[in-house]
Amino acid sequence: MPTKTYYNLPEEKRLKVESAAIAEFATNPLQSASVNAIVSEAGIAKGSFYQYFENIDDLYVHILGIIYKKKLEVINSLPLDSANLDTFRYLRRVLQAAVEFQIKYPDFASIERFRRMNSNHSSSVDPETGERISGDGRFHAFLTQGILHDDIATWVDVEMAAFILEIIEGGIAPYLVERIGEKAPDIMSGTLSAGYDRTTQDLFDNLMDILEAGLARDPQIRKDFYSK
Amino acid sequence: MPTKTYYNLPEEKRLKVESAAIAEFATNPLQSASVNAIVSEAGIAKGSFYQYFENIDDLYVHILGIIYKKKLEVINSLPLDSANLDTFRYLRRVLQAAVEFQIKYPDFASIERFRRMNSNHSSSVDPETGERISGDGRFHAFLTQGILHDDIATWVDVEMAAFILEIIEGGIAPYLVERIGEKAPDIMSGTLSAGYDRTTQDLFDNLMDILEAGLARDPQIRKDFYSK
DNA sequence: GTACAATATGACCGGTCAGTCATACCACCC
DNA sequence: GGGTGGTATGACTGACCGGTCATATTGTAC
Repeated sequence: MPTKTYYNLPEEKRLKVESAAIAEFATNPLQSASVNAIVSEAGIAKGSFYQYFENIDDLYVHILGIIYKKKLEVINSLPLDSANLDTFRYLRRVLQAAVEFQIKYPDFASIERFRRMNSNHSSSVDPETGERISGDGRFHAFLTQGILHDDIATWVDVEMAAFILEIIEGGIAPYLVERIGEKAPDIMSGTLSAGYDRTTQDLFDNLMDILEAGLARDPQIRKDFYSK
Repeated sequence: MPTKTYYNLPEEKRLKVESAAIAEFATNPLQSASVNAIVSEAGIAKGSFYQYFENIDDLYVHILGIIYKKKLEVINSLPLDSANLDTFRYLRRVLQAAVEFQIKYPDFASIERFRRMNSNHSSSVDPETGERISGDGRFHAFLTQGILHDDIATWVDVEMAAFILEIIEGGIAPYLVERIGEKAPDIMSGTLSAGYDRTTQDLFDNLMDILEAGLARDPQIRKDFYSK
């Protein structure tokens, strides 16, 4: 963790260091990120850096903490239409948060992407339950709840489906943002935060239709199912 | 491309260089791969390296070519049940090839994974048609054909669905192999190549059921749809 | 043998890297 | 003035990097 000296710094200086670090980590994986680049970008001496942080890893986890806070902010800023979201509304919300995060903080999203690639284990086994969990287990819990609530088909292999949702969540945001950027550049500019325009909503609807059709216990009859 | 000198080398020496390179590229992204590590692992002098290759990128694309050949081999080694596979059988085949490749050549799979992360564009726009294509466009063509054949629902956003299949293909293999390794270690050992055991087939069935339900025009009634 | 071309070699060069440390600076108190 | 503790600095070290090149070795033809 950063030293007491670092927290004694005037905020302006701290922010300069942090934004230099963010720029570096967003363009280089931790492995090839450079302390020299950060200090020169931040306008501080190299010796100062080592008075603030033990090493570059120390700074890295500090930045990860900042990212985590911002991510919670984004999730909580999304409109919550009802206290108890049904299963697929919840999923939509999660994916929407990922897109929102990508738009608002592309550097943070990039850092997270680098982090995902470096953590090479695709899944791990929970020592208590013996269950195989992907990522942080959010989707695993989501699917288990969904089955209990009769929203998710019982035959779905929860562990695998959780993994699939995990990688979709990780990969879909930059893609959707790229497409949104084409059709609705006004959204990208910043002010229009939570509410997406029609084009964007259509894209989201399509994604959710695919996911819901794939996972739901009682998928709605398809739009063109009998209307061919 | 490698020099004439390189191709004049005795095969044994060439293989030693290549396997050293493969080991290096499988554990480091190109950006941080080390010529020194390769030459010391291969037991050749640094000067020799630069008589064989222009630089490390040159060697890298040479290795990519080897990987590409092996991949075609794997795909063609899969049993082809019928000349004209229907849409979802074809998809299953593609995913199965990815798993097979991961088992047989994990280093190659790792190199490809590094390559995917480095190519940061999630999709590109075809200058001729104006269509947005993900990856090499295989899935895009697959989905388009599927719609023509009445196998894929017409409402599916082809570009987005292609992207999703792309990232599933890229991510699912290590995960499935991890799970296969638990239940059926005999498959991993090598000899049992194309035919998977029951556990593995069940996993695959589940994956295909999810994908088919999500994308198909006329998904089969779910196993538990009316039998609750 | 000699001559010539192909190949092999590792010391060396300029550069970047993370991390250190003696020194300097500065604010505050006496 | 002097003393003290916190902070800032950048030259320096040793290691590694990609790439070069003069020299040595080997193969081949005569």
